Order: sequence, then C-alpha cells, then structure tokens
Amino acid sequence: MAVSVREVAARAGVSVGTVSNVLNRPEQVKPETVARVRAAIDALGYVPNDAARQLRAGRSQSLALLVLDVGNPFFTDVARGAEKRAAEEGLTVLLANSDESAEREAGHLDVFERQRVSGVLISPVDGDYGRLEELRRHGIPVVLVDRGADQARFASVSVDDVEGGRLAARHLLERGCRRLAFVGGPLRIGQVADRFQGASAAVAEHGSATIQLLGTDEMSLDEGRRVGEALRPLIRETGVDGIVAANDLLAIGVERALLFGPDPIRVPDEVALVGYDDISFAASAVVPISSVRQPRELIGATAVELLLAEASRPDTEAPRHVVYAPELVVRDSSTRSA
Amino acid sequence: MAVSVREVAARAGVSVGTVSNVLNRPEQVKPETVARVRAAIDALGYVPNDAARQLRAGRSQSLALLVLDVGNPFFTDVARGAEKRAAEEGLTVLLANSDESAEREAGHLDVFERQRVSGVLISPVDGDYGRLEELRRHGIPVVLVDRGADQARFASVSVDDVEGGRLAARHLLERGCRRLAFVGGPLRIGQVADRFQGASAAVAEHGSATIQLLGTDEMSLDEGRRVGEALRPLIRETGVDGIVAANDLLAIGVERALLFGPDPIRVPDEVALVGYDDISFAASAVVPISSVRQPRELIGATAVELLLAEASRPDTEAPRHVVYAPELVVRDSSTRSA
DNA sequence: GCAAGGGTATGAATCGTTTCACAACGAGGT
DNA sequence: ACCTCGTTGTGAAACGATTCATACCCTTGC
Repeated sequence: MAVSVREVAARAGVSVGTVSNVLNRPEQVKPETVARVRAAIDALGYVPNDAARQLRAGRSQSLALLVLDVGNPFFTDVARGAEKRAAEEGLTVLLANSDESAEREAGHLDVFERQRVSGVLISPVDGDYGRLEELRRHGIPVVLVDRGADQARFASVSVDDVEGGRLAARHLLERGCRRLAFVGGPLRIGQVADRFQGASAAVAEHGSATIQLLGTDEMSLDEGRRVGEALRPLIRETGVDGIVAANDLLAIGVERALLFGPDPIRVPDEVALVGYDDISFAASAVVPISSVRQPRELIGATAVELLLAEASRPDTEAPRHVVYAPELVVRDSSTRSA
Repeated sequence: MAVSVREVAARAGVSVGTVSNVLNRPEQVKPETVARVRAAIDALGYVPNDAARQLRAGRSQSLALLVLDVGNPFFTDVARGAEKRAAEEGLTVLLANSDESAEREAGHLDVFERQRVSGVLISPVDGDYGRLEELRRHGIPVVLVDRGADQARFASVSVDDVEGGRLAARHLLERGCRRLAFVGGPLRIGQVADRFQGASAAVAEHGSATIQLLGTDEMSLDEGRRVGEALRPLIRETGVDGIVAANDLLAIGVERALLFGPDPIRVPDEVALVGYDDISFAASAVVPISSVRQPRELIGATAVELLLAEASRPDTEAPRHVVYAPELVVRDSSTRSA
C-alpha cells in the first residue's frame, strides 16, 4: 500500500541514500541518475512520509497559529499574512481556534507540542502564560500576536492601540467636536483599555473638550444598538457631538440605532462617529464609517519573522517586540457636510 | 533536550514497553507501576512525539478540512461542527483555506498527503477531481462538503439548494407576491443555479406568477447595491413585488439600495425580500431579513461521520451521500405589516 | 509437588527518512 | 606507475514510539 524510498530505490536501481539525495540535494547527483529516480517516483506514485522526516529532523515543518476567533476577519487576515511569509520558508501554518476558551487553548497547545511544531504564534486567552513558558523551555519558540507590551518576556507583534485611540479622538476634535463619548468594553480587555486611554489623552490636550465612557459587555452589533439608544438623550440634551467606538461592530450598531430610531439623529451632522478595525462592513454601512485600520497581513508576516528570530536567539538577548502604527481612514461618518 | 520514553523508563525503573503501556493501556499495568511511571513523566516533563507514533501507526491522528474561504461564517461553523465530532474520535482537525484558488488547493492537498492525514474533508474548487481520486487510491478517504449530487463517486454532504430556492420563492408567493426577481450569480456556481432552479419551479406551480433573473458577477454587498438600483424601476414600473437573493450579502446590499436611495422603496410593504444563508448580519439589518438557513455545524459533524464510514467502506459498496433540508427563517423583510 | 493459567513486564523488531563516514572510480599531475 | 582529488553513490545508524512474542512470577487445582 505505502510506497517508500526503498521501493523507489529498487526500481531505479540505486540506494535509498541516493533517492534521498535526489529529493533534497539534487545538485549532488548526476543528472542522468536524477532522471531515473524521478521516473521511478512518478511511476510508483511515491509521496514522502512527513512523519519519518520529522522524526529524523526532530521538528516539524509546520508552525501553529492559535487565534481567539477564526470568525473575526482581523484574524483571518493575520493568518493570510502569516501563511505567505511562512510559505517562503517552506513552512506550513496550522490554523486553530481557541474561541476565547482557556481550555480549548490548552488542548491545542498540547497537540502542538506533541507535533513538535517549529513554533507557536498565539493571541492568548488572558491569564496562563505559564503554559507558554513551559513550551519555550521545551524548545518551542513562542510569539504573542496582538498582545504585546505587558508581556516583555515573550517576543510580540502588536499595534499601538493607545495611538489608535488618540488618532480617532484627535480627528473628531479637529472636526470641531468638543463633547466626546467612548463606546466599548469590558475594560479588562487590553485593547479596549488602551484605545480609551489614547482617546482620553487626546481630549486632555484640548482644554475645552471632555470625554465620557459608555461601557459594553461585549463588542457586538447588538450591544452597539443598545448603547446607541442610550446615546440619544446624551446627544440631544447633553450635547455629545462625537463618538469613538472600540470596534466597528459597535460603531455599526450605534449608527443604526441613531439613524433609524424614532426621532432620527443625523450622522455626521448632529454627531460624528469613528470606529475601529476597518472591517469591510464599515465601508458599506448606510453612512460609511471612518475607522482606524491595522496592518493585518503585516502583523501575520511579522509574527513569522519574529518566530524565526526567536528560534535562533541566544539567551543573552531579549525577545523582540514590534509595534505597528495604526492608520485613520476617513469616511462620511465623521465628515460634516454642512 | 528532548525527553523520550527511554529516559522516562530509566527513571521509573521499567522498560520502554511498559511506559508505552502506561500511556496506551494503563489497565494492563499494575497501579503501583502506573503511578511510578506517571511520576517520572511529570518530573521530566515528557511529551510524546507524534511523529514517531504516526510513523509506526502509518497514519496521523489528524484529518484535514479544506475550505474555499475561512472568512465565510458558513465554513467556520462547519469547521466547528467537524471539530466537535472529530474530538469524540480523538482526532484533530487541520483547517486550511484554498481561497478559491486551485493552486493553493493542490498545495494543501500535497502537504496533507505527506502528513498522511486520516482523511480529507473538502469543498473543492471546481474542476480537478483527479487529484482527489489519486488521494483516495493512495488510501486517504475523501468527503465532499457542500458539493454533492454531481459527484457520485465521492461521499458527500450537502444541502438541498433546489429545495432552498423553492422554500424562499414559495414563501413569497404565499405572501401574495406574483412578480418575483431572483438576484444572484454567476450561474456556473452550482449552488446559485440550484437555488434559481428551485425558485423557478415554485413559481411554475403558480399559474399567474413570474420570475426574472438578475445576474451578478459575485455575491457581495456592493453587487447587491448595484442590483438594488437596477431593481428600483422594475418595482415601480414593472410591478416586481418579491425578491429572492442567492445569499445574504446580496440581500443586505439590495435592501440598503432600496431603503436609502433617492425615492426610497419600503421593505416589505412595496417589495418583500428573502436572503440565503442566515448569516448574523441578516438578523440585524435595518429591516431584519428573512433567510434560508442551512444546518452548518451538522454539516461538519456529518462530514466527519462519512469520513469514518468511508475509511472502512468495502469497494463493493457505493459512497454515501447525505443531503440536508434547508429551513426558512421568517423575519420582517417578508412580513407585510399592512 | 507440579502443571496450568492469569496477570505483568520485557526488549527487540519495526515504521520511512536523513545523514554521514566511506568506497568506488576516473582524471590529472608528477 | 603512483598519488591526489573530486565526483558520485553506498549502506548502516539513528530518530522515538508501538507491538508482540516471550518470560517471569504467583495462584490455583489436582
């Protein structure tokens, strides 16, 4: 059933070592022999067995990418970037999903370690960095994705969320907004806290401006709608004139609630709105939503890069950290037509 | 660096065979010995090497799921279902993405064969079933996902798209619609053709009703908006009163174009609308959209099921095909308030 | 006292590939 | 003739887990 090098060798009239050489260092084998071996491979339909190769090599040709949510376009784009870069190194990416569950995360990490993957890229469920330490002790390099500064002991690639929040708020301030609202939560999510902090800092630079926090339990469309309803009186009575949402789903929900409730509020004329992530739905919302874009594919590619560096990093050297700058994409939701 | 059974055995004062037995058939080992071996495993931080196990077993503990688009919620839900069912069998699912590219698909299949995965679940890029035949000849079972009837030689799990189209159209007819439009394309996509065919059949059963096809180049929000504009005169002048969209993205785009163009058209009062797939955005559209739901997780679980059956299927028996019935989810977009 | 049999443990063979020290061979130099 | 080199190919060892025929010990029954 299974065709092995031995049979290929027999058919081509060479030794197994030569077959292996044809596969891995063809330049060291006489062209004529290469041809004969290749012919035998084709004739028999030989496919090398990775398990055997790995066993010998001690390490697999795959690296793992473990994300919080495969359903999130942010992560699928990161994955795309990682795959491209990994392919250049002859590596395959195993994509896995922890679904924000520590248990599933642990399960996947176990499998990866048994597989002796050549590295793990992970956007961790918060908490248990101990398991990651252990992986590294066992010789498997680890790179944190989209979670950075707080964990200096691991290499990481992330985006400056403080700066992103600042960009969003500053943009609104430049458009003349003075009473801002920040929608997002829970604050224990590092990204959310950073974005709020950045927005607050921008506001602080403007003597006359204020910002208030409207917390959410999750970052979904429905929560956005709920908060949108709560915003209505704030806009009409308290004079809120600008909204920063911690992600685009919230922003879209907020926009809908404002535009289509009883007594509609015009966006951007009565209140300006900026989201975060620049998902494709943001651009095609009823009023296209300004948003803060992150270099998603680049994040993935960089993660692979750091992994390679990590693999050959001497203990005397500290892990590397890469932080990218976010970028503001301006659309109608923050561009006052009047 | 790498801890192996040998070292565990030495530390526990037993043979390597016994360590293996502790891991795989603990009931055959004296409890006291089990404890001693377990202690040694913990002390040394031993993690079994899957490559070695696979090499011996001839087959990996993983199965592959190769989808057209990981960004599509349909497939991530299928993946979730497959993972659950696979976990029950002690199998891991490798999720990979062909991005509708035949080349990427071929690349992934090569890797999977080298890995000796225990099976491949695939929603194939159309065309090259030859490679799949070859995989099977090499002893790797194959199950087609979401592509069925046309390829009797492979086991498959799919949803009856003709019936889905029929459901959607019949629902509109029952609501009193008589001039229907079907939005979708290109028609070479099997699912689209089937849905249109089903809708047409439903219309044919009604003497007085008609249906016309409005083709699209792709199934996106933007195409939906474009077609929505084109629909405006048809509704106002030709009297189109019901729309079936081939997927929810199109439906959402159409709805937006109708509601927010100059001279807005009310949904469902002036025209009723049904989408397809029941993605989460459908329920939270401005006017929530009726849609045809497919049992996504069940599809994944069934695919794994068929794979197991396929692995032990005698040549004398034909591959199995499972076809699920779609389900109509009624929301406001097709429920005339007047 | 001995054979039979059940419960435990052993260790060598095996899976398929890669690697590496070495052999075979011919060409060129002296 | 002899030595040296370079090119090309060889084949056995190694990777780490599993398996299986075998051995050992202890009861049990006669």
